[in-house]
Amino acid sequence: MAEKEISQAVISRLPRYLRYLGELKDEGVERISSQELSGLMNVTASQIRQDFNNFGGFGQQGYGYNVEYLYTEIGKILGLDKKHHLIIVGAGNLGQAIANYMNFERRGFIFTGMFDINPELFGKKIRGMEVRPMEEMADFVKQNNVDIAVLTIPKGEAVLVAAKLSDVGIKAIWNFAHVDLAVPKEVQVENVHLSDSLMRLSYMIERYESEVANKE
Amino acid sequence: MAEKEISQAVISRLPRYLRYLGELKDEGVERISSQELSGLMNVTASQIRQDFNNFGGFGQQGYGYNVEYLYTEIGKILGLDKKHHLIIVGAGNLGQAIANYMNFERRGFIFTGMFDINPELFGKKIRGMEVRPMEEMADFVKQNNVDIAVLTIPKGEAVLVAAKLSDVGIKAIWNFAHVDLAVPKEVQVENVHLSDSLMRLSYMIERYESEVANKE
DNA sequence: TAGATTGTTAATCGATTAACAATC
DNA sequence: TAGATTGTTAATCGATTAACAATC
Repeated sequence: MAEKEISQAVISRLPRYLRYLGELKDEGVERISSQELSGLMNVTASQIRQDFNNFGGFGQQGYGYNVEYLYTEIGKILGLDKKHHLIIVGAGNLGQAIANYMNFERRGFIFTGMFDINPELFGKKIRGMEVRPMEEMADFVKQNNVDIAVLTIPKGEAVLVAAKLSDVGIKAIWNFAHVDLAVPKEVQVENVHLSDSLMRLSYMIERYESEVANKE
Repeated sequence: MAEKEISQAVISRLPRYLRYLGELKDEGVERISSQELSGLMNVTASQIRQDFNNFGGFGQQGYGYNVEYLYTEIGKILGLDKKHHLIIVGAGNLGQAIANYMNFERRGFIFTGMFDINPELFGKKIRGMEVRPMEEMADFVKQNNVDIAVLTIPKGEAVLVAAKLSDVGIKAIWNFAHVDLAVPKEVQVENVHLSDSLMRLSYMIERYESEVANKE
């Protein structure tokens, strides 16, 4: 089947739809129209219908969308019905926080291992998972069919580690290092550049204040 | 001066420009053309020139852009030349990691206080800053001219805390809670929804694998 | 002056919104 | 059947890319 390419903009909205639908589901809501969801989420009903129709019809004329069904289908689109083995590379503050904070199992991600270069951390248990030496990472990925590596290490190391992970067949890298990774196209990369995000916030403050100043 | 509205797309690219320019600056590069930067960053030269020209001419025909000057100007646009007082609300794993991991001072953000509801954490020092009881937050914000609050608390509390922060005049919220905050328009919000990001990664894996499967 | 490269206008492309026929 | 609401086409809007005149 010749799939039409789904735009990045649409994909970025899917997790938010999922969140709202999950809440509606928990509240026991059975069906919802694009109009109602529009009011709730502050996006146009038209966009909602266009977005969902990228993946085929999930709704029914005159009725709307079944919340439970829509929730399940969007989950499938996002691959949340699949199990993914995941390791965290870098057991510092951020790595530990991610391990403890993310509800990996809830979304089908199986926390499988944790690695660091610092010998003081070896054997330490983070969320029940002992920290292993970095040298063991490559073999571990191969032997345990690890799909995803979370990179919570400094940017210098990140480039090298990403290359090594690519070599041993990692499928995807969730990159918290402040650097653009160059990996083969078969390795998917999602960046979380926290400082970029904070700068955007700083910009918003700046802009708002200059707007107010100009109005006077 | 009637400022033209700058698009969100442009703003989102500024921190990345800043990062590359910072690196060039550190390497001692004095000038760069849109063409060279294009090769480095993997965006079109045309887009680079359009982006910069939103803010007036930073370059010079026949020469290109002065790296140091451009770096400084983009920093100013992002408001990084201003000092911002910042508190972290929620001293759990994520809050502590953010406190330790982010180089706040480097970008003009002054880490001023940390709050939690858990009495066991009161007085504990995180990056030299003692954790204070949540009840003190509102007065603290007022007395210390706090500009930014980082929300690293569960989503139920986040909504209430955001409302309280808005009441006492916070300028901006860096929101790590998995919920959309409803705050007055004078309060800027930047969301970091980590689980959304991980879902996008999951989607990319899914899509790549189905592409490969379809090719066979 | 000649060459290089910006600033800026025009063309293209893509995403969002509006409208409405199809249909439950 | 009548009313509601989707699925989908068309219109609009905005962002990106191409082209080139201006100018250092």
